[in-house]
Amino acid sequence: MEIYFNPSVYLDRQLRNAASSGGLFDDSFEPQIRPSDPRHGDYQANGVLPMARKMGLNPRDAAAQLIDALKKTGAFDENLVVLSVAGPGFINFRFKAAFLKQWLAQHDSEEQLKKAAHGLFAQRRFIVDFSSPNTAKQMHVGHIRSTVIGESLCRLLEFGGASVLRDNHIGDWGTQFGILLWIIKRDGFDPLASFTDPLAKLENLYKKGVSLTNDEPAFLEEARGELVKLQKGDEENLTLWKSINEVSCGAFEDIYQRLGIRFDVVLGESFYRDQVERIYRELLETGMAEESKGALVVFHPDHPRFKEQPFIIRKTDGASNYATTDLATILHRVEEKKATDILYVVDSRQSDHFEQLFLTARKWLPKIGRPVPRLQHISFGTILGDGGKAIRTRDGEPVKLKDLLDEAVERAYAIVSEKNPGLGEEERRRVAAIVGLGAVKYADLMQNRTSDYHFSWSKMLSFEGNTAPYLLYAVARIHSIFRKINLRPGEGEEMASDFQTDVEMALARKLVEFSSVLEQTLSDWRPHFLCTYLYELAGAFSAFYNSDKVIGENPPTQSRRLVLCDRTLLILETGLHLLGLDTLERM
RNA sequence: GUCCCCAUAGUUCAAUGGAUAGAACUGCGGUUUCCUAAACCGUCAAUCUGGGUUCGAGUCCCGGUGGGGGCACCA
Repeated sequence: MEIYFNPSVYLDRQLRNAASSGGLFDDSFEPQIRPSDPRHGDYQANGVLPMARKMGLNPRDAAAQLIDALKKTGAFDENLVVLSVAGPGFINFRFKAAFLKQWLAQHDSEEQLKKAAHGLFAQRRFIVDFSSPNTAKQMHVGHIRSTVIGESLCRLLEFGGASVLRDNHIGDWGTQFGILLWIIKRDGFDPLASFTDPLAKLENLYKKGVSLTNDEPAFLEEARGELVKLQKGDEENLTLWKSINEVSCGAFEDIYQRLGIRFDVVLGESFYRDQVERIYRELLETGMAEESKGALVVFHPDHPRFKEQPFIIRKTDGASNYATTDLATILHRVEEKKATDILYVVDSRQSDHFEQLFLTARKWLPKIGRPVPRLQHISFGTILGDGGKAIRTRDGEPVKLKDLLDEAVERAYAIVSEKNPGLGEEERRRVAAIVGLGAVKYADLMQNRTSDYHFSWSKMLSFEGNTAPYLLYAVARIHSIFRKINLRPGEGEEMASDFQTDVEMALARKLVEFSSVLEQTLSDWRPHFLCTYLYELAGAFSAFYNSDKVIGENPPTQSRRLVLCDRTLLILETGLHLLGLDTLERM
């Protein structure tokens, strides 16, 4: 029998085959293969129950017959897998030690795993739209989730064989530039002059501008004038605007570099500003857009809510808005980038906007003879601080992302210094950066993205529970084992016997589960499935490490335990890298 | 007003319609001449409420209560 990367694919195929060749069920049979609670087996088939019900058969009898049919096909080697009927009519599949050993032999490197996973998204070209800060403002906590989740999804997609384009759709063309240009000119500020933190200075200047224009209508008029001049292509304002964006992107880049993120494309809203006329024209020509209350809008008569709630693509004052640029962006991604899939990693509060955007695009693109990509809003909840309210500083300002990352690293440094004073200063700094930044990323990813979550320094930096430090520690311990016996991971496996102890078996089973988890994570774009799994894997390893000695056992035993150490290391590191975390050899 | 999301142990979170609802923290009780105790093991403890669908519901449907968010020109 063949050993598949994802055994459920094989099980599904064999069950369908046996059901039809045995004349038991027709083509409507869905095996419903699921990973099992380890108490029952490795996988289970749930599909016999509804099928038996439908055909008026006793479910347990039907399951037993299906198992007989399966055995007749010769698809299952009894030395590798045990089949049984259980409960009301489930079929359980339990892998024996020889199966686990063989699976682990076949999947012994990151390249192997990636190759095995490659079919998930082969031939698809994804554009992932994430992070998307506004220029002239510093990045703040509100950007963490999009940035961290977006990067992880990109890595997961690439692992699954997709072609991925990371696109940072920055907000570089908003109405904020009126006030900003006005106050800059008034105060004689040069964004490109050297300051320690020019973006922070710009932001303060903007706040001053807002406050002044709020108090004095004449100032507001002047600011509006600056915006109009910018939009009409005024030389001086354009130059200033460009330098503001340059400074902003430089500051963003610092943060992305710390987080290990690199974008393929940074095209802000300004890039699409000369394409809005085409959008107006085409939506009018195709009969989708209409004038309403002075604005150009799209209604969706077929939709209960959006038949009356307009999608505004041109404001009363004639200006475009983000609906317009988002439509232009889709067009560009389809025409120029040949996207088959576009993911928007954006706050759930914008779900109405995306629903309207997608509805509009799905009608409009076919009318102009363009393919319609799969469009998905990968939404996420809010990060909550004390009192269950969105996290803020004491003065009610959003927490700066830079400050947050600095604090994470500082806190990690203090902990590392305390726990492992033997490490040199330089190494402690390096460890602190990986642990601190990893903790912030992991705390975000381990939550179901659609729910809000409570931000807690002590929890994310704890070594207890589902945290980055716990996982990184497990990785470091495994490296330590190999250092101790002067072998590199992957070496010393030649003498391996079959797994025997309960903890060995449990760990080996957990390792094989990786393939199912990867698929589950990608099926709904939810990295927390992978996090939960990695945490369970690290737990299974710790239990094994605690009860079964690796070094110094007889050669076949040490050898097979080294296999478990190496594959645990491999999957923990692969998994953490897919989440966007760096790993350590010692900490 | 209307629409969307949420409600699971004292707390923070899990659970693609499937078997006895899993963890972590907290509490209580253990484990170290031994590969990093930054660890491991045990134990107490939960599906907001009322109906319905289903062989099977934390999960799906309808009503209620409580919380968060969106809803005409900011993104």
